[in-house]
Amino acid sequence: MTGAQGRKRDRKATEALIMKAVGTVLTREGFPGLTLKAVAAEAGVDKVLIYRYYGPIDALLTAYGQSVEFWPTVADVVPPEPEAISPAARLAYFLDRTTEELSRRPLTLELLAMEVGAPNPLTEALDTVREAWGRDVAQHLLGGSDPDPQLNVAISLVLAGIQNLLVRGRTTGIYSGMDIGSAEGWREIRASLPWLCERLLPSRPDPNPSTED
Amino acid sequence: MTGAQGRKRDRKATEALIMKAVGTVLTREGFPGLTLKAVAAEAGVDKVLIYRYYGPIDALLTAYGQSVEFWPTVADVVPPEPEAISPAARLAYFLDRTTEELSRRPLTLELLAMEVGAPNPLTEALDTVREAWGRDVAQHLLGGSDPDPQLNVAISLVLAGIQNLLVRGRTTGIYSGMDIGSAEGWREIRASLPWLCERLLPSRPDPNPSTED
DNA sequence: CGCAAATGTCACCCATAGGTGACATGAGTC
DNA sequence: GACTCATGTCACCTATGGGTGACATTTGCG
Repeated sequence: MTGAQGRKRDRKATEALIMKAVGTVLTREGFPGLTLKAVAAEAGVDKVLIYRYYGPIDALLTAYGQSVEFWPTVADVVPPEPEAISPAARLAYFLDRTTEELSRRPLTLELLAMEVGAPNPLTEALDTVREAWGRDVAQHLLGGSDPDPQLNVAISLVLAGIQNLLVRGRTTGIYSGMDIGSAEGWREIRASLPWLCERLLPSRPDPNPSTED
Repeated sequence: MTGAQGRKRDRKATEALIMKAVGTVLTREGFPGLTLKAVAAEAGVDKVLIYRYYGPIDALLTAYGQSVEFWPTVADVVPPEPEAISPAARLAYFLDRTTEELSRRPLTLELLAMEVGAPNPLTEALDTVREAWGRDVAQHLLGGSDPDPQLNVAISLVLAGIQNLLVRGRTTGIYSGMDIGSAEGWREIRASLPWLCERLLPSRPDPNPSTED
């Protein structure tokens, strides 16, 4: 189980084992359990090698942060043909997809939790990626239209709320009476998104039918 | 600075020092810095006493959790005469007040951060309090009216978003292009709440005036 | 007063975490 | 085949954290 018994001496392969082990340990044990020892054991590698190849543990985290795709891509969460549907539907699609994509990334949720409780090089990487993603998504969603600052705040709050509840859902079952700990509960939450988006971006058919083709 | 030099032997006084020190350390160092040693030093008390009076550190946290008012009261965040204003204004008042009350409680924000990253007896207490508060507030805000589940989800998401951004604001400056790290930024966010609430609870005078009295 | 229990102090133990030096063993090179 | 350097292994160090035993001192009470 331990050591390089079966495999040749191969730094690249060893490094790959280490990177993979970081993710595995992080997912299984959470950040508190992410120790050199645990990573070494998981990778079947001596911890000296980890230190030798990556330096202090912060550097290891940085390296890992650059090696993995934590966050959904813009394409993952933006409707294929944004112009074909109403702004509200666009927004709902985006929120719904983001929710789903994040919920299937336990590692990312762990990172989001660390981000507020114990910032570290890993979470910094995530932070940067998320901000860039946010700007990018806004581009795709709003097109070039003048963004209403109040609307922007509202959307950001909802998005931050979804992330908060996803993160909480890892360890808690209930928030404000909502079931945030089960797939069932999240289906219900997601089902409410279109209603919410319609409120934020009402598609009144009469005054300015610019969004209709 | 250390020891019971100046003061009499008085368990009650010592316990008060310890409790206060927990809060001080937690506020200053965050949860990672909340160690027996740090608390003992801050309180000017030998750590043995802490152990003797409270038992293992988890018990200390539990005791502290029961000794402090983390969360705003319902009266803090509910308008004085709810019936006198529109549902949207009621909701806006609530969100605005909650935001302000939380933002002036660094300790509570620290707890909220720990809640997702490193759950412990302290955060459990907070969790319980918050849930009860949520139910209570809903009572006062909606009166006994039938709660629209979709509206409920929307409000919860916004509330969770506010909490998320407040917590992030401790250590981060920007989220989705919004300034969440300064009082100025939060003023802007709070200024957007009425608009948001009006969208969620439109007070249209014509179609279905069921929410009017 | 004289004594016992409560309170405070000190010195330690054990476990774990990050980090390092020295050594063994393999792989490639001339 | 001998030499060298990278790779892997082991034992160890230091610091810190929670936790404990034994001792000193003070308080309060019969």
